[in-house]
Formats: sequence, structure tokens, C-alpha cells
Amino acid sequence: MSKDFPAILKEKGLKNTPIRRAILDVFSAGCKPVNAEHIFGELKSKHINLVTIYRTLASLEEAGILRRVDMHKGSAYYELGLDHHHHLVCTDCGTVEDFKVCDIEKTARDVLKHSGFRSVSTHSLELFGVCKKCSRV
Amino acid sequence: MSKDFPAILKEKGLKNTPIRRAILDVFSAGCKPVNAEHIFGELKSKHINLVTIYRTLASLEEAGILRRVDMHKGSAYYELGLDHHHHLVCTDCGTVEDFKVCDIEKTARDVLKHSGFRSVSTHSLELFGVCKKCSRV
DNA sequence: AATCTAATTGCAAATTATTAACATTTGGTA
DNA sequence: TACCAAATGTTAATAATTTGCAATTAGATT
Repeated sequence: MSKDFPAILKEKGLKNTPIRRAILDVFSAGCKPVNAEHIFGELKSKHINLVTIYRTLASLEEAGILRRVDMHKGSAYYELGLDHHHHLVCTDCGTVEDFKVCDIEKTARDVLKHSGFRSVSTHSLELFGVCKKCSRV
Repeated sequence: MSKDFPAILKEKGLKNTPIRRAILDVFSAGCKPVNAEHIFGELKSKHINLVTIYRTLASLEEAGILRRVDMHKGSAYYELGLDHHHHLVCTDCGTVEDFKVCDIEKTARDVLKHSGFRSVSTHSLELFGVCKKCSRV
């Protein structure tokens, strides 16, 4: 299920460059959130500057194409923001598993009503626990 | 509603030191998540080493006394983990507002059942949006 | 197709955030 | 009060990210 990235970039007013397509391809190739260093490694044959990767991640997040994921790690992880889902993160080995269940929309509306906020545009939800592999000592 | 930190430290098997009490007092004085640098500033009159603050935050989180909060910022933010709640974060000015509503426990149990995980110990949920002050251009 | 321009990228260096190694000190117990 | 593991200080290293500026390029316009 690869996406039409050129069209998405255009829609967001971002230029359709080879580097951006390459980076987006890394995201659609895997389903785990990745950080800048990981993308740098995947694309090392293309000699893309790490700085460019950081800047690209920032623009793509700003445009809503990527979503930042809290992995309780030192660096920032991202994933495609196109289909909404969340994560189970193993606090031992870092394994990530996706899940779709999400009843947050309603909660968000309720919370918004009693808050000093005008709008809620997105949310993050991650569950932290121990995966089966790590739990058998 | 300040807490009995010496007792909490003891319960967790951590030594009850002046530095730890001072750091915990910073947390109970305010209700916003803070990072290491902020604590360093608050306690500058005590000349506590920044490295010690990092280490203290790590031990207190490990013991479950602090909880790490995803602020979509470069540095790690923490808050007291004693009473469970979540945040509305303004993507413009960074203002944080707490909220208590949380139906995640049930969702977590459902998700766990259909997952490759043995247990879920904690979760993070933050709503991102625009606060009223920032929304009036 | 040639031109133009703002957006994008590369490069070097700086900054910020965090951790490591090792010496010294100290809280809490025997 | 003496002991010892835990906690802290100091210095230095490493990791993560940003900045400033020059060079390049996508895509619109002529």
C-alpha cells in the first residue's frame, strides 16, 4: 500500500524532490517508527546529508505527513501520519507493535469543552509494557 | 498537597538525600512537566551539579516516582507520577494544561489480549492543539 | 526552451542534551 | 562510630539537533 507521495507533497505545498521521495519510501517500506539516524543508514548509498534528513523530517511533520512518536528514547522517532494508530512499546527490548483501537476522539472532545484550548488537532497514545519474548526471563 | 517524600524514597529503597528532596520539591511546587535544565535553574542557589540532576531524574523515574512526559520537545520532561493524569499541549506556545479523564485502562486490557505483549505497565496520552490565547491571531 | 526565484540541500561549525569514568562523600545500618 | 553501598562532584566524551551561509534545483513564468 504505497502512497502517491508526489501528489501528497504538492497538496501540502512542498516541492517534490528526490530526497523527499527517498525518505518517504523508507517510511512506507517499514511499519516501525524510525529516527533520523536510521534513515541516514538506509539511504547511505545516496549520500544524503544528515542535516537534510533532520530538516526534511521537520518539514514533513509540520505538513502533517509525518507524525512524531514518543518512544521514550533519546532521539525523535517518526512514522507516516496517514493512517491513525498507536503503539505498544516494550520497555525492555524496544520492540514496537501497532494497534488500531482508539476511543480518544470522544475523550478529546469532552476534555476540550472544559479546557482553555480552542482546538485539538492530534494526540499521542503509547502503551508501555513487556513483550512476551522479554518476559520469559 | 505536598507529599511525604522521605517515606516514598524509603519505600522505593532510595536514600533520602537533601538533593533528592530539593528536586522533588520543585516538582510539587509547580504542576507543569519540567526538564533537567529547568530544575538546574530553580536550584541554582544550591549549586547542584547538572549531571546529578540527570541521574536523579533517571532513578526517580525508574522507581516510578516520576513519569516521563512526551512534550514533542528536544529534551526529556518529567512530572510526579503519583496521581495519574494527562496533558493538553499547545503546539504554538507550549502551554500545558492537565486533565484527569482517562478511559485507557480498559482499552489497554483489550489491546493486550490481542497482542504479543505480556503486560502493560503504563501509558502516555497527550492531546496537541491550540490554546485560546494563541488562537486569536 | 530559457529564465527566474523561493525552496531545498550541502557543508562546516556551534549548540543542546545526555552519558561515562572515576574520585570523593554520605545516608543509613550494624 | 565505623562501615559500605549508594549518591554526588568533576571532567570529559558522546549523541542529537540546529544554525548560518553558499550552492543548487523544482516548478512557475515568460
